[in-house]
Amino acid sequence: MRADARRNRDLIVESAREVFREQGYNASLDLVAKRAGVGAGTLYRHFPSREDLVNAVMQVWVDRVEEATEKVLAFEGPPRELLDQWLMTYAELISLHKGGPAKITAAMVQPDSPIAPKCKVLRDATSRVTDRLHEEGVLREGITAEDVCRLVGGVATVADGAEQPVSEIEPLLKVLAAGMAR
Amino acid sequence: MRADARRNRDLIVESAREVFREQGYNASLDLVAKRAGVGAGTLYRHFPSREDLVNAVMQVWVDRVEEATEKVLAFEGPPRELLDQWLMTYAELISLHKGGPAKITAAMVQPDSPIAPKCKVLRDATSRVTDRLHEEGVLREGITAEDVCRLVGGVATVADGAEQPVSEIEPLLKVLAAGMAR
DNA sequence: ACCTGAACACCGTTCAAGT
DNA sequence: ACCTGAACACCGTTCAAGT
Repeated sequence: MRADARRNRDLIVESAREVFREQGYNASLDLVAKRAGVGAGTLYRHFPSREDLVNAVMQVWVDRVEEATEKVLAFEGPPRELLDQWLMTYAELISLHKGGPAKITAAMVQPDSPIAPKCKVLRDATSRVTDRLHEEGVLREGITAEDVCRLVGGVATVADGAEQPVSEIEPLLKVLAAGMAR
Repeated sequence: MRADARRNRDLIVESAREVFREQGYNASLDLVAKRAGVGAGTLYRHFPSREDLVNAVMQVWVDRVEEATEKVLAFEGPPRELLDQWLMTYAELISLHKGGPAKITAAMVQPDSPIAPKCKVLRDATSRVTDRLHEEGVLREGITAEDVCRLVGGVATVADGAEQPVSEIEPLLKVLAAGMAR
C-alpha cells in the first residue's frame, strides 16, 4: 500500500473512532470523511461498507475484551458470582458506543458480516466462561455461549435504544443469570 | 373534520398498514403517500411524525392484544405454564411487523412517545398476568411487568434484527421464565 | 380548510477527471 | 495507484400556490 494511502486510511479510522464515540456507530460517514480531511470517495475506497469501518475501529476493542475476560476468569470466588460478573462485563463491552449492542448482537448470528471476526472474539470469550461454569456445574444443561450473547445482547439493545445507562440493567441481568443457573 | 380530509386520512392509514406489513415500521413514508394517492404534505399534515402514523396503524392491534390476554388468562393449567405462554404470546404480539419489537419496547420506557397509549395496553395486560402469577406465588419477588416487557422485548428485538422467525426464540424465553420464577 | 407537488436538506454512493 | 469532489439517488420535511 502506498504511503499516502496508508496515511489516509489511518486518518479515516482515527476520525471514525472519534465520531462514533460522540454519536454512535450510525453517525454520518460524510462527517467522518470531512473530519479526516479526505474526499468521500477515499473513505469508500478503503471501507466499502459502514461495517468495514466499524470493524477497523473495533480493532483496539479486541484488547479490552481479552483483558476483561482474563480478569473475570481469574476470579476466585463462587462460580455463581462469576456468572453475574460476566453478564455485566459483557453488557458493558458491547455498550461502549451507541448502536453497539444492536450491531454486535446482530452480527453474532450473521457469520458473513464484516465485523464477524470481532464478534467471534467476544463469543469465544463467552465460551470460555460458559465452559468453566458448566464444569463447575452451575449452568443448566443446554445453555450455550450463543444463548448468553443473545440474551444479554437483547437486554443491552433495549437499554441502548432507550438511552439508558448500562448500569440500570443490572437487575435484569440478575434475572438472566437466575434463568441460566441450575 | 371535512369529509375529504377524513377520507384521505383513512386512505393513508390503510396504505401504511399495507406497506408496514410488507416492509416493516421503518418503510418509506413517501411510498405510503404514493400508494394512498395523496401528496407528501397531506401525510405530514395528518401524521406529523412516523410514530403518529404507526400509532394509527396499531389501532386494530389493540384488539389482538386484548383477545390474546383473555385467552392466556383463561388458561386453567399450572401457573408456571401460564408464564411460558404469556412470554411467547408477548413476543409474537410485538413481532407482527418488522421493526415492531424495537419500536414498541423503546416506547415502553418513553411515556411521551406517540405510541405510548398502545404500549400501555400491552403493559397493562402484562401487569394482569404478573399480578396473577404473584398471587399464585410462582414469580420471584420484585419482578415487575416492566421487567417482563424489557426482557422479552430485548430477546425479540435481537431476533427481529437478525431476520429470525419469532418461533426460534422459544428456548431463550424458557430461560427468561426460569429466571423470573421462584 | 385542505391538498398538491416542487423545493430543500441530508446522506450514502459512484465515477469522471485529476495527480 | 490513489484522490477529489461534483453528481446522482433516495428520503424526510416544508411551504407557496391552488382548490
